[in-house]
Amino acid sequence: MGTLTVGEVARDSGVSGSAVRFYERQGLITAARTGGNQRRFDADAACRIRVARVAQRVGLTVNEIRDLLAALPPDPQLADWQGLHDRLTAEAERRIRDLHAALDDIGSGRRLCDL
Amino acid sequence: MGTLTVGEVARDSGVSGSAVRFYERQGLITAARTGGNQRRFDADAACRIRVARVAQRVGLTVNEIRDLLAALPPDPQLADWQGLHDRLTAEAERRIRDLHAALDDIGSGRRLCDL
DNA sequence: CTAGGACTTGAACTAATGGTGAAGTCAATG
DNA sequence: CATTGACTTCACCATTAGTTCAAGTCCTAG
Repeated sequence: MGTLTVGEVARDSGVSGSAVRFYERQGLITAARTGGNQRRFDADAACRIRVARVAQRVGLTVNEIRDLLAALPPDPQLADWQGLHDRLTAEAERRIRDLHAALDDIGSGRRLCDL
Repeated sequence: MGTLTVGEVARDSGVSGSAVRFYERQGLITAARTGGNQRRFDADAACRIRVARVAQRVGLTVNEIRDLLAALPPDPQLADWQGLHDRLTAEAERRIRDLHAALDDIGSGRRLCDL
């Protein structure tokens, strides 16, 4: 139904109010509006934001996180969160593989430079 | 002594001429000047740029790469390049550890969110 | 010696990233 | 009904890594 204000979601998720509004603009979270045009969020908003913060640590941009969270239906079930978890894990592992590939290039037979 | 022009270094390193000038401005490479004020680079310039590109893949910013390359003396020996290699490797591994830590947080007992 | 391609500078511009701040409006309480 | 804190929008900020432009200079091959 949407009962939480920007400030409450900010507190619950640990980000600033301006960040909450930013995330809504970017489509990471959605809000209903009061008669006076104020945002009202569902309980899962803070939750989505916490996921978004983890995703940022993994290296995803806000745009990529929007796409990731788009897979999450309204009123998500455990399996939905699990799916997100799996995607994030896969992404982190992909990035780890990329770094290993860079390491391989660095350490491969040919030197960084042949002086 | 410095015999290579911007264009030659660009060709040898695989970046654009404007990027070569940018890297010099940022202190990743240094250049001598002709009487007519044109840049002349040593043979290791392209080499440093190739190192810089690998460092970018590892996730270093140009500023960080400047600091990294600052450790490289003029006319570097094999051991100097080896030192760079080690530092880059350490940095990549640090980033891999950070990703693993994020993975641990994702997968740890507490769910992404407790719905 | 001259033509023209490669070079010079500095500033403006691009494009993405992740927000913040100012000025003004709303809403709940005493 | 007035205060005060939370809310609104939109413009703006700072960083990152360059690119582009104009107007002019250099240098090398013929």
